[in-house]
Amino acid sequence: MSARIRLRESVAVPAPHAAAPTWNRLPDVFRNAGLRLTRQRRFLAQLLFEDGRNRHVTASDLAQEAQRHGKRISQATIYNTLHQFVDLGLLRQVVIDSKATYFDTNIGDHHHFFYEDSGHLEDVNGDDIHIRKIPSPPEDTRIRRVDVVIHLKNTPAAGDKHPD
Amino acid sequence: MSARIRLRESVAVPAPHAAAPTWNRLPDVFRNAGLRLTRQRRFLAQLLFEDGRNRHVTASDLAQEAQRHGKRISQATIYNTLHQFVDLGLLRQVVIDSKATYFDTNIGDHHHFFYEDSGHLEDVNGDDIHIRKIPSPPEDTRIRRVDVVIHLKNTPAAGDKHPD
DNA sequence: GTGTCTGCAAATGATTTGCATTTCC
DNA sequence: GGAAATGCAAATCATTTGCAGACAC
Repeated sequence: MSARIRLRESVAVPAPHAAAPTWNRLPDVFRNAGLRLTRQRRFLAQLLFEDGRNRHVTASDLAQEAQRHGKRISQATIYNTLHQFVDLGLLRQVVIDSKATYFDTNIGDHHHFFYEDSGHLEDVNGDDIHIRKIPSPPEDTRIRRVDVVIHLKNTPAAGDKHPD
Repeated sequence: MSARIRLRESVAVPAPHAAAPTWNRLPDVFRNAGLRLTRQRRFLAQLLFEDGRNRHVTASDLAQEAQRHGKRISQATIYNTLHQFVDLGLLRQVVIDSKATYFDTNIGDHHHFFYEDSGHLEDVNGDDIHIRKIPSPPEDTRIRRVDVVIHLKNTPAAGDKHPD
């Protein structure tokens, strides 16, 4: 299974995960999971986590980025690796639009702004949204997580052509 | 390339507070949008809205349902029609999993429980969730809507039923 | 060495598109 | 009649899969 972020009644999950950057825990996480630290996995992890930046990447974004760095990694491996990272709790998968699945390096408590006009995704700090009064789930189930997506639309400002 | 989007001419998006059931307003909504009330559109609308029930259907669900009623409607028409209904504000599109896009006949204020184990989707009354302190969106944008999806996982109970 | 990975290329599956034909107003 | 809608089949596109060869341990 995996370590899970658990939302309480009011979203105030401390989770100062900054204490242990993903990049540093990587070898351990892999070892513990019994996964080999292959060249490809290490390289993709480097692209994703080394700088500690919060990123939203699609599989093809990542493939292109790898190529830009001179490495060619197959689609299959890209997908395998991304999903492994998700399973290991190193990435969070975000699906908003049936056209694109994003992988988010921010695994802390947060939500998203989704710009409908551009398809762009942006983090919203979890502390900036408070959810209260979450209905109790049916018995035999437990809350895995709560996703909040705030859909934004450009305001048709004075003399503005249709956005994209 | 030419126009990326075909026939999406939604003129007047109906008021958020639909006083009358969708099924009753249908002729007006279509007329106002300048859309023809074709056999297929009327039939699909009937399947979706006539009984006033809240439903979550996929495109293929709807196609199968149509067939069960003895009508064969092409995929293209199913998709065109569903998207028109969304554009007209008669349906709400819900994307949770990259595998399935649901069309929700409930256009009121509400959110969703998503049963990860079964892929089932269930409405949660909007009143049952309170979101406070929504961060203000960037200028030039406005909040279109806020989607909240509560992901549920079956609890591996001590050998019993597994909800589906 | 050997069981895991990777890469390739073909398979999948949902959705879209081009275009000829039919239908609605 | 003529624009708009439908149906079909082929085209996309992201993602997955099967499998032979390559690599980590």
